[in-house]
Amino acid sequence: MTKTKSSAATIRDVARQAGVSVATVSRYINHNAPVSAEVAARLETVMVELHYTPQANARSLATHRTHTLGLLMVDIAGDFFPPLLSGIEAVTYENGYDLLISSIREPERRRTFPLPVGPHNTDGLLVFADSLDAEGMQRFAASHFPLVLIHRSSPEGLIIPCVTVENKAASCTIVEHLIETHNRRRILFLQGPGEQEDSQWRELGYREALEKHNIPFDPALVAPGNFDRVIAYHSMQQLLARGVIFDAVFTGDDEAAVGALMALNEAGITVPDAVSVAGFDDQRMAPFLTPPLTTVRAPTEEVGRVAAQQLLSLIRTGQANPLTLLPTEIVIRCSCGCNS
Amino acid sequence: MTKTKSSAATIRDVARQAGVSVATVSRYINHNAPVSAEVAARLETVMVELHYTPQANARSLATHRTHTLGLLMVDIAGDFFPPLLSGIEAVTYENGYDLLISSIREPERRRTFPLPVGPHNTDGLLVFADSLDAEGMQRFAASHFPLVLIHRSSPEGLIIPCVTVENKAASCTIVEHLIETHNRRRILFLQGPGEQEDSQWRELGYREALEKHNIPFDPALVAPGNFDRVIAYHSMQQLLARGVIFDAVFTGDDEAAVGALMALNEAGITVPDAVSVAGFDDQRMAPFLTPPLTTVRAPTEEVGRVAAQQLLSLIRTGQANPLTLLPTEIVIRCSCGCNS
DNA sequence: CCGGTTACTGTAACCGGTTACAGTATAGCA
DNA sequence: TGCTATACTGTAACCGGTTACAGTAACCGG
Repeated sequence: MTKTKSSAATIRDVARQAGVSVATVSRYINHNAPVSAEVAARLETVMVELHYTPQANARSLATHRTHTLGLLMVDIAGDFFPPLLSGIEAVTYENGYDLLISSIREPERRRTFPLPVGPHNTDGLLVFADSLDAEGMQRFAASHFPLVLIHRSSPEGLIIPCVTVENKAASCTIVEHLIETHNRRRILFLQGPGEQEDSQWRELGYREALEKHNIPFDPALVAPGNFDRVIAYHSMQQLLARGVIFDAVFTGDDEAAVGALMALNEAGITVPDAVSVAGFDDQRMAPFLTPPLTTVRAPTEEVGRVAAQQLLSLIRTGQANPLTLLPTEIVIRCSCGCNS
Repeated sequence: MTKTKSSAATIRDVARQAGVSVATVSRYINHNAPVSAEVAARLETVMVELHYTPQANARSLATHRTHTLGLLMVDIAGDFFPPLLSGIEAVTYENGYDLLISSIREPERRRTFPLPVGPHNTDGLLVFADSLDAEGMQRFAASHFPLVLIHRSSPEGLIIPCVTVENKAASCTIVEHLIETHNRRRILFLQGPGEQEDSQWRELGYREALEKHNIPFDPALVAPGNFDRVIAYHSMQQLLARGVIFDAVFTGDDEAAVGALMALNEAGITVPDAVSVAGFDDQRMAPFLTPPLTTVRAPTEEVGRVAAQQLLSLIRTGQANPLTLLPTEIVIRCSCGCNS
């Protein structure tokens, strides 16, 4: 311990202490050139003694790589993100990268560049849903900055790798379940936010199921759910007040299902006897609702893992799959009328 | 657009294009020295034209500040983290900092330094619960690296600012509620992980409530819950199989409450008629359990906000409150016997 | 009119790593 | 023996910012 300065040891301190040049130290650290066994041993000792850790900034500056992935999201809270984040984080660290997260929460989504996360501090970006507009993507794409989109597709004219889940087929299947198994014909749809792609695909699945069974699409049976508990609740109340007749509800997501169940319950309408209910996402609360919710399970953690892997591949090789569509499965509980 | 090189513009490009020196550009960017109005205008134009963004690494290297906060956690998944993370992230960005997150998930918690996050890439660290052992903290503290602990207290001999919630008083209050309002006397306690401080405080609160009402503490009424659904479920099954008599259950957290409710339900024991149940945390699913769970609400997002604020204060001024204890409140639903 | 302050600007060193290039020593081979 | 390939090491330039220091011009008070 010859060092008493309060600041941390640098590579030059290590070099001096071990009696070698900084180049040798660097080579030993990065294992990119042979270093004699005795020098290696000496360096190892000195490094632990000095608690030496290479400074990330200096390294990035020299190599032009930050070894950091960025994640751009809309809102961290909510049931949806933990598994997504967990998957992303896992892959990120398995590959020795850091993860910088940033959420866009301003009311009017600011696109004021520079974003908190970008080429200036990361090697690539994971972009969730509509946390970045087409112009922003265009801008990144123009400078060939690696981008992978999660739960959305490339904007017009750009080819950016996307990772998402199969929304339409699963929606169709679950609605068909309501029709075929439970004989429902007037099925409400509480749609998600209009700009959300998941939402759009789920509506298409809903329509396809109706079509397959020759049930005419009735606009009166569609109302806003917005992936939001209270909005769905109010939509439901209004529909009931207007006396709209229906025998089932398919909600854009589980949050909306919660709101729908509350409204139905308050109105004294029994689920699933009078009305079947089905959601989408299989959030953690789904099995605990009354009745337990029939819904669609999406492999969200896997989406995170795959997205991070694709981004790393894009960074390292310049190659990534244009589209990864992960399978979903419907989980039948009681709210549709089964198991009761 | 004179620039055609694919790499991003540097400060020298901006300087050349605007006909000034790099020092002037830097000063304009950082507003730390006067720059003439006309030069300022010219720089503004050039900067947007070149899409110039100062590179974070180079800046950090020169200033010795990363403008990045690190977060060390145990496990990202679970209901608990989203609000915590949300609070941390909000404050971090309000202050122009970046957030680097890292979770320690290895079976045997590796303490192999360097951690993925530390002085080499951040200005300070938020440490959640036991994601870092005493030795690790000692090490950071020795080099005066800013640290703020979340949901745990300083290890012996160190003074590190802590932010957590009032566990004991709330536990005592909710157990007293079971005793006073619902006349319960044989109250099970499903304890959390032994090393978790929250868990320990909650047990102390439980014991204090018993003591206040002259109910002797009975070790037979304590079983492992581990903040885990299935462990609590099995503990409960065993207690029932052994024929232990009880009229209420206080679980270390809501996860354990879910397991307890499942076991009770399967055994045909009605809640809250035969047995009252109370949890802790007020997780998102709590109101949807059957019956809706009486529990304690902790201001988790606020914990995140305050912790980040304290860390920033520590970084900027060297000062922070040794201990911030945020208030909790009990939320009475039905599982205790109220509102039914 | 002069000395001193203020407003603004430029030059160049520096932060802590990486790496191109140059060099030495030894081994292998004819 | 000489010649080349290989193993290992060092010097110094470079990455893209910041900032100490120096310098010029305008302004201000007496």
